[in-house]
Amino acid sequence: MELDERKTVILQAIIKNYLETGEPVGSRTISKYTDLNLSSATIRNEMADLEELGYIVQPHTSAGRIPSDKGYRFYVDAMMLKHEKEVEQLKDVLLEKEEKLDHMLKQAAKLMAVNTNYATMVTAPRNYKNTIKFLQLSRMDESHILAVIVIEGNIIKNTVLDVAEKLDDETMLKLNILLNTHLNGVSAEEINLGLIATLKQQAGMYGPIIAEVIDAVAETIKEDEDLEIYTSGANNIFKYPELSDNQKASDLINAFEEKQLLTQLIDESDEEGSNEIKVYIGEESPIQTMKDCSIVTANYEFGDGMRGMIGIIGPKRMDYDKVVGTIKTIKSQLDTMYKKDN
Amino acid sequence: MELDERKTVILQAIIKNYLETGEPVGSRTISKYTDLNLSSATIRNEMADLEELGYIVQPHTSAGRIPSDKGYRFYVDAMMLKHEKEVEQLKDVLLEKEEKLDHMLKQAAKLMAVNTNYATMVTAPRNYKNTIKFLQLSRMDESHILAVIVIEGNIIKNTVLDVAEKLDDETMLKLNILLNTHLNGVSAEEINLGLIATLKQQAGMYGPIIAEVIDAVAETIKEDEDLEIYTSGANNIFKYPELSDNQKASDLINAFEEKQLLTQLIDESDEEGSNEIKVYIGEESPIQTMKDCSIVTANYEFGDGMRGMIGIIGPKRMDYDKVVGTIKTIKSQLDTMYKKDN
DNA sequence: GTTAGCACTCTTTCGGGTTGAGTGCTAACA
DNA sequence: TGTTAGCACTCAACCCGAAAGAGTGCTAAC
Repeated sequence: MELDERKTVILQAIIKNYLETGEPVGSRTISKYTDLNLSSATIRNEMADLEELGYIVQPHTSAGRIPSDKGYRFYVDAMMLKHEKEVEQLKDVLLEKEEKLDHMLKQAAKLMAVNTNYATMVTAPRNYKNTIKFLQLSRMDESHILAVIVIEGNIIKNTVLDVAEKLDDETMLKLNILLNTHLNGVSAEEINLGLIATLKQQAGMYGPIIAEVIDAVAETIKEDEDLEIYTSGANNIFKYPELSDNQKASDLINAFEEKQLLTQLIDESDEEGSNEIKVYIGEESPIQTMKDCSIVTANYEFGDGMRGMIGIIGPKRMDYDKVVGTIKTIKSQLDTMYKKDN
Repeated sequence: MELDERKTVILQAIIKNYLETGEPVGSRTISKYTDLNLSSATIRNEMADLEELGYIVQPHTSAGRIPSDKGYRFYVDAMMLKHEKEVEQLKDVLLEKEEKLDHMLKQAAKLMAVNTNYATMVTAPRNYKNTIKFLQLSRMDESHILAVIVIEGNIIKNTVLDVAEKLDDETMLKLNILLNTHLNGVSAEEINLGLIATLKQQAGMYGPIIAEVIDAVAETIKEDEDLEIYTSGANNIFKYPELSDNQKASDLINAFEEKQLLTQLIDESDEEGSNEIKVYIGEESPIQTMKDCSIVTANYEFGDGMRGMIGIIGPKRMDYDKVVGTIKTIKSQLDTMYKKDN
């Protein structure tokens, strides 16, 4: 049996209707809903076929049909194709130049949540190219040195180092020159034992300080664990009865609060390194606790060598059309942000 | 009518039982629960009195009694008195020296949540004394200057400034000396128009840069808006049926996610500036959406001039005893942290 | 002052009847 | 051969009333 033209129309009508109402949809509804001018009986026959093909399921004998994961997948694929052709119209909301990156990302998450009525997430951009742009040691007081490390993309990291005795100006200058000479423009991979040994040797008695600085650099570069994730609209899940029973809601809220789980999405999206919008439907989700949800994600590029992720999480009967549109808009906002901002 | 010894015992028995079960408690239960050896009929008489006194209420005619806000208040006050005398035993969990403050605070929030099964929050310490400890401008590249501002308590803030043309070393040095000479040890209140004018005048053509630096300083000091709040265990509210109906849960989760609302608690706790543990019961809560909750908060002192807040939010039938104990433990951990850490 | 007893109230629970939506199947129709 | 009307059937949802059970207030007796 094949998915012919008419079946397609009916399937889409079923899904669309279900997305709006959240109720199983019956043959009579479709009979009136579409322009096919078919009686409910005919629709029923077609629906039996669609069920056999696996696109829809019946929650119980005398209920209407609801889309299966396969059905959603079909719908999403068809829709993506459509979107492909559209030219995205950028909105100006985000362009009110936000002073700070994290404010901006929070706002992006919130904007998406308000727009779509789903839960959303935005990760801060992480650098996947890691070159050191600038290093600076400054004497803060008698026994503390402030080390400032700037990575390509203006990620700035401060570390306070303890020192036994006060260092004089000349030494500070010497150390700064030493560090910048050897480390400027150097990537994480290039900092090897040889380079470290050279630095330490040249620093003489200040070798331990150099070692501490390098530790800080390493930490700055691989700051995987304290990756910032901004979320918004987690409470939207209460708008969808199928998600708001106690256990499910608790699990979801927990995922959103702990954020640890959400990193699985990032790993997944990084893996392919693709620039595409991804849609996970139900069981496809990489996160166990979100088997009843659908997740739409995309990566954004933030300047040279920086990449972040945005995602929307909602019920399977998600308004995919709108969600993908929203994701695209925000993505291109963030993509262009860096250029304009710099 | 007075609250005599026996009434007190009965009231406490009622509250204690209600805290455990979450169900209205009847006279017969109390009759068996306590050592008073009174029949249920007698208890009923006393309960009628307690109701008249306002300590307990009946949800409906033929139900048992539940504590009123006044009843909880009585219970809490009695308990605080008890705790007052106890010597707090510090736990070592937090003392595994955490590298970073925010990790530590997150862990503190989580620890409390796991311990108590309620929702918890911890704010990062904010400086209420604001003196500048150190200022540093560095040339990052041709057209950007990095300004690092360190506030008492080692709050560090970076800002990147745009400059039209490259500044030479001598100018940089001059600006740094100028800034540090005038601003070191200076508090926010002392940076007035006169001082700013002096600085600008001495900076000559670099006045605009000085202005930007001062803006950044101002922003660092009054960083009210991006106050970090760490929360944990928001999903615990699902453990208490009286909080987990859709509307309430949604509101609560929202408060925890937006965090904006939580700042009201901080304002409140700052107001008195006290060092006490505060308990808000039901309607006493400064947050509208938490009228069905109880909130326990405390401030902690983090080194000189820094203060943060910890709080636990749960149902009114909260295990106050445990919560206050937990808060005290964490509070003293954080209080002593700075000293040991420095 | 305490208690036993009883009538009363009110919520909760459970079963059963009803309703209504929706199906599958069959037979008739174009 | 595809479409449709009709009908019997299924099943969740809803309402209703009865019964159970928890708990109270009151009164009379101890």
